[in-house]
Amino acid sequence: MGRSPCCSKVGLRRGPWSSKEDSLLFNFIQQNGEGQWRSLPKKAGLLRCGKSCRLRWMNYLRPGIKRGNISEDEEDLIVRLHGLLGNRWSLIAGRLPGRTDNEIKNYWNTHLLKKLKTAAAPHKDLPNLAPNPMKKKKTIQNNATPSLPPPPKDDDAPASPPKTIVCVPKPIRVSPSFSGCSSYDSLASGASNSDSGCAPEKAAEVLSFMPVAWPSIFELDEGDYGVCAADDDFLIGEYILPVLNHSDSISSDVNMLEKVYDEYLQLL
DNA sequence: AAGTACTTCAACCGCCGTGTG
DNA sequence: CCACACGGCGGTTGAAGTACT
Repeated sequence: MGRSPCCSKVGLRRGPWSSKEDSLLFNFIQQNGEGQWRSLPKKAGLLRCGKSCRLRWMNYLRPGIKRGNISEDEEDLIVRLHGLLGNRWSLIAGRLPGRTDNEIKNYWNTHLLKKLKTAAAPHKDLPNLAPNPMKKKKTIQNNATPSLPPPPKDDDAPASPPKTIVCVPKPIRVSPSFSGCSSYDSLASGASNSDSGCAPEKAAEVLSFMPVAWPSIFELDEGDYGVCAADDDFLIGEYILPVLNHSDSISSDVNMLEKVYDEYLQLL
């Protein structure tokens, strides 16, 4: 409809960002806010695709991004949430303030997958390591190099079904415009007596609807995280959802992680 | 010291749901 | 109602760094 086509990529820079580019992007967003990614590069004076700008901001430049040193508690939560949600990295990242979906995805693929495989070596009932069914199997690109496809993971596993029951969420796309229920409680209760297979879907919707911690967090003064009733909890309607505190004392509140996980289990 | 293998992670790719004209 | 752009997501890649021989 008269709109310009998506990034033509002609004359656009690719690869690692320079500090100058970072500075341009950061300053522009500081002044104008996020959004309008398509037109942002031009306005900011960047020779980058809008998608590339968004990615750089989300995964690197955004204030409050924590880098490296994923604590044992965070790791534990990632593993458990992955068991519930599968490869829904954005949802998982939403419960770990300061962590990006890309970082969690990388951490899972490089550290946790290896660790879990090692731990489960004698018995192959790994947690949900299956690919996300939401994604269609990627077709071979016409211009793809004839290299071998990625090595199949666990293809040598016996055909017998694993003993561990893994809850794989039904593949859906969720959006912030969700408004089917007026309260979190109603969602949860609705899920509790729903048909089998429905609950994870509800949970995914609920999770996506829950406030992602950092946008709110960083508007506050340092040390004061959360908007809420209790210091460490987010208030959603009548429901209080605990989230990880962004302070250095994360490890001091292990019980909070248990609470987070328990809440999700109740949803399912 | 040099070469090779392995690991990590930032960035890219392509698909999908939603909003809009 | 349709077609398209936009924003967002998960999967994958490959350069850079590190460990090993």
